[in-house]
Amino acid sequence: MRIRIKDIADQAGVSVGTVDRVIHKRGNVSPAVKEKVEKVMTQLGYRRNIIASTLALNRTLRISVLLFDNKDYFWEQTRLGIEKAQDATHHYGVEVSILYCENPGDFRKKTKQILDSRPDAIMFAPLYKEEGLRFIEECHNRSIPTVLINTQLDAPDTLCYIGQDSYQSGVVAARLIHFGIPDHSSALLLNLDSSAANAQHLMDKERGFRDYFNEIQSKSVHVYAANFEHEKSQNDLRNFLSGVFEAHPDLRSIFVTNSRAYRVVECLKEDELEKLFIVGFDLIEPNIRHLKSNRINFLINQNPTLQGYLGVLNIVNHILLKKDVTPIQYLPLDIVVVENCEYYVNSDYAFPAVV
Amino acid sequence: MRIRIKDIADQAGVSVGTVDRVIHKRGNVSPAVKEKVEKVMTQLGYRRNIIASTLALNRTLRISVLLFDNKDYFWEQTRLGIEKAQDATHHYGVEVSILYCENPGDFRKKTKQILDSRPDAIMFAPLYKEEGLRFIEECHNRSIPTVLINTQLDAPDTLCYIGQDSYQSGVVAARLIHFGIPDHSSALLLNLDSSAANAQHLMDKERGFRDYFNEIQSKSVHVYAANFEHEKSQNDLRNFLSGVFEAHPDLRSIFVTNSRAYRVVECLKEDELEKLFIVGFDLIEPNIRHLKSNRINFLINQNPTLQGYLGVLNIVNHILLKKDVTPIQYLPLDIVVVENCEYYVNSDYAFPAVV
DNA sequence: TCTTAAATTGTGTGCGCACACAGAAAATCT
DNA sequence: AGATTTTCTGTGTGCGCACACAATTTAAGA
Repeated sequence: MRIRIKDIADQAGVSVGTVDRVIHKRGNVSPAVKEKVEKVMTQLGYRRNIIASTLALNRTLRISVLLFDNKDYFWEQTRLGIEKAQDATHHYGVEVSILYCENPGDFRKKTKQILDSRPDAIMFAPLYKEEGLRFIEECHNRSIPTVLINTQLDAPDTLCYIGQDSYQSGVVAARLIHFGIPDHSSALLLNLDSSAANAQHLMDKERGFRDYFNEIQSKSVHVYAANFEHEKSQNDLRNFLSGVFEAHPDLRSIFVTNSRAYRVVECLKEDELEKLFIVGFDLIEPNIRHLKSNRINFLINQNPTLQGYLGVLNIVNHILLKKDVTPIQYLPLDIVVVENCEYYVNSDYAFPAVV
Repeated sequence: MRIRIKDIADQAGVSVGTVDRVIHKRGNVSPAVKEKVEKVMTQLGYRRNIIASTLALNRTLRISVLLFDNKDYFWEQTRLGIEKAQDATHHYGVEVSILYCENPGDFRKKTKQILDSRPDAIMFAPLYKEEGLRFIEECHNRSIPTVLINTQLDAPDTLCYIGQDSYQSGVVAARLIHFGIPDHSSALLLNLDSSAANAQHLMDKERGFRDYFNEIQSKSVHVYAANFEHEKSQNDLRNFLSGVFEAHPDLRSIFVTNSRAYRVVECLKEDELEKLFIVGFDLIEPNIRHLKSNRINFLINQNPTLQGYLGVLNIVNHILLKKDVTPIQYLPLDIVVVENCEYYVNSDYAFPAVV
């Protein structure tokens, strides 16, 4: 039998109102009675009935989310996860509104807009370090709980971070490449299409990647890092890589630090690709295609959908259910090859409908 | 604003009772009114409030689970997942009772016991094919929904299967071994400690493993399969393997089809291990230890915790929330190396507390 | 047409909890 | 001691829904 407040009240010889006061620490209870009630509560093993509690509270929870560039597949998947969470928590009165931004200036504008709408909680990816930290501070000043996804910042005033350990994802990439290339060859770490300067997680990945090769004894691998900017065309990329090949004839692998590995594959010739061991991120369509045709060797899954999903759920957990939230929640670094790819792409399993 | 039954009733010019009858298809509603109500419902986008609904129903859900050998780590983890689910659905009135069995005879005894207790739903792993199928039929006759975990059977009369695609896990294992061994060497597939004859999933793994090597062109690998029985000691295993090494001097890898890979490692000498590429299952303590010291090369994670967790949640979804349940839910085939191991071991992320 | 049965519709109560408010008891002040 | 404040405790209502039961309308029978 489930224990109700009424049961405790009867057992303790008081009314439900008094028990209620004890549970919610509303005060106005004499010490003796308080103690008695608490004793009975632990004795009977009382657990708040979240169902009834939620119904009675009858409150809504407005969550604001700030994402990036809505045409990008990665953020599209994140949005999907958020929608699944929204769907799953609909009956808790959760309302999620999503804004998108494209650059630091836009970021500042949208964050202001979000603050003006006075949401109950906020979730975003602090791709821009400076702006992100400032936004976090603003939220904290207004006591709005904040969840970070995708990019980890050293900010104590947040509810939690949900995403990968970027440093370790660089280590895993290095480990996989270590598998596939000969001794005394070299590896290219490529930041493709992103303003790497301000992106903390890319720097962490590079650190992890380099550290791995520095620490192993069994093989000697030279690591080169390079950035290639957004605006350039496939032809530019081709020429750029040709330059790298010439400068480093012993190059046997490329680690693309984001989801753009397909761009590398698509600008090279077959005979060039055959010699190259390529590791990238994210199960987006072109990447999977090249994985299946063996041009990309490994992909690391960043679980964008799960990031979005868990972000929302953690907010609900914290605010509505008053549960403790783990401050740092590292998602797994899934190693994906052709043979296990499908199970990550169709990963509905991760999102139980009951909520 | 959330739409309530009352809103629909007002809009359609009827009482809440009538709307209720339409929603639950209780009949006794004139066709004209029924149509009108349904129209208003879709118009306003009505969604049943699960919170209020659950509270009003005030029913309990008794789930019986049958697991194996409670000292085994794998089933221990499964139990953990079940407990997490139980915890998460406590307020829905879910009560889970777990029984353990050790052999086919015991299985039959325990299933009888379960049926006698008339549970609302049943979950178990049909390790014994014959007995499993018979149990499923019994459940079906009594219209008790049944969830299978871990071992997939071709049984249409079940609610769903949750676990890995065993065939494909054999394929992935082969792929990983393919990575690590030279041309014209051979691989041993080892069924350790289990009565492989009656275990469907072990046969599927073997099929996948063999198929992979049969289909690839780039390398020629000979596959040997062997069973080694439960009762034997480490010394027996040592002698057995020595025999295999003599018979197949070109042996370069061992695929242990269950969680006992550590037993192989622990009975061999360093110089023997150095030549061997070992792939096994499950993130149990001894396996992880050998993975970290490079004696085991890859582990495949079977997600026992998630199996247990999702099994219970799917039952709740089906019975209490009346949601559609996916009949086959394959969990991912996580490829685990030292560098990404930790994130799978501490995978609380997969179990959102909100439910 | 009136009676009775059948079909259809409306009303009331409880699920367990949160919270506002009413009420009782104790403490403080004239 | 009586009046007043302060502290403490009990009661009632609503959250949205499910379901039993009452009330009404319609159809069928005499």
